[in-house]
Amino acid sequence: MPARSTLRDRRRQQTAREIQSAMLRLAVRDGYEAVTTEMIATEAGISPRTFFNYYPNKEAALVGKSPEIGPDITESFRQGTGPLIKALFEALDRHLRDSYLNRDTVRMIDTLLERSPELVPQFYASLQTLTAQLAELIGQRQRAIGHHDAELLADMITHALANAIRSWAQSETMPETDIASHARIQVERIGAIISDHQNENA
Amino acid sequence: MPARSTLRDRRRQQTAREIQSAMLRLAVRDGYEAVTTEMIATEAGISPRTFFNYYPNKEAALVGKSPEIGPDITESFRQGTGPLIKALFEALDRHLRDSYLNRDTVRMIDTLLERSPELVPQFYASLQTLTAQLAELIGQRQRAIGHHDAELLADMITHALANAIRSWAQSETMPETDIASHARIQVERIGAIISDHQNENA
DNA sequence: CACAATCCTGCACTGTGTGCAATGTTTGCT
DNA sequence: AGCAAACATTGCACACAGTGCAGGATTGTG
Repeated sequence: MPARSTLRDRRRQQTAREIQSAMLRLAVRDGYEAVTTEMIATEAGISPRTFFNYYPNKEAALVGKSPEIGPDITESFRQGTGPLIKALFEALDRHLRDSYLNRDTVRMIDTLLERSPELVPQFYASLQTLTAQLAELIGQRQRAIGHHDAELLADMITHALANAIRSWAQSETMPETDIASHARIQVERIGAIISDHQNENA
Repeated sequence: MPARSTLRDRRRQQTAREIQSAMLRLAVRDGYEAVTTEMIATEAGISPRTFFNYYPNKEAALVGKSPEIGPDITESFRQGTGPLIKALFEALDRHLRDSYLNRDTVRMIDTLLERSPELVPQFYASLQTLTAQLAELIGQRQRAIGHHDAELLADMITHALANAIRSWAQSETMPETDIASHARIQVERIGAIISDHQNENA
């Protein structure tokens, strides 16, 4: 559902970003723990109650709203027939070009994750919807892959993608279009490490 | 530090298990959300305040205290020289034999995770110490593997291990000693899926 | 303009989690 | 056994997270 462009919807999105931005600014300045919902509300110019109309909890405001993979992309993925991994990362590449990322935002998130490592698992948890979507896609395309395997693979790919986005944000020169292939290369390195073992083991 | 067998330490462990057990019983009965710390305290026969002397939050009480990999195991892992994956799972196998698991406890956790999928990421987050330990081991043994890659691989292995433990708990017949190899097989399947792609891609 | 839908906000309330200080138990030591 | 230090349990007060409800303000529609 690509935001109907009514005034109301635009304002809603704007406020959502405003809140996230306020959250990030405060958390970078004072540390995540020290930020209260009241502070965020004040900084974003809304009432404390309204904060929870936009995000279910403090942590969700950090990550912001991450858009789902559009139906056009999922559709062409389902109908494709090449190698699975290749197709997956092509879909992710298209997805990333759609949902445009803000380097500064990612950088602030990155700073926070380095400063408060206990947030890292929480952060990955917030990517659960993407993981679930990927797992479903994998399962639909290759029935031979079991449910648990699809989830594990999807989870791994999501992590690799997050890593790639983080290094993109840190780099001045890396173009946005390289993110997916970065992630793919990492996944393939892991695959190689696992399979190396099998060779030596024979 | 393997629990000095003083009275104090034994009681502490006993109470910790008591609390976890109370938590699980209540959560299975009423649903995780509906359980309050006060209910847990009453059920476990302690004061509400004491609950937080044992677990930092409600969620931690679900999983209980999971022991770290002992220094004897990590030491012999570091000094080994065979294929990485094989050695990792051998270490995990030894670890599992040490820390003995309770089928009923795992089953209750499993029930909860099925009933409240939003707990799943939280649950994996609680395995973070194991993941971090594995990542460190991987990095120490094979310097060629980058930091991010080690973490990703460790994360994957932890998930696979959790999956294996869950299917062990569900099965009546599967012996505890098969858990590690189950996990290993899943990891190798994933590795094969990734590498399959590379072959076809050439 | 009028009416409906949606949004913002204040208020009251439940529950989580922490700091502190008092009181009780265990432990190691002599 | 007896004593002092270490540690455990608890109650109390408190700050903050998050929810339900009901009002008033804004915005979209005809």
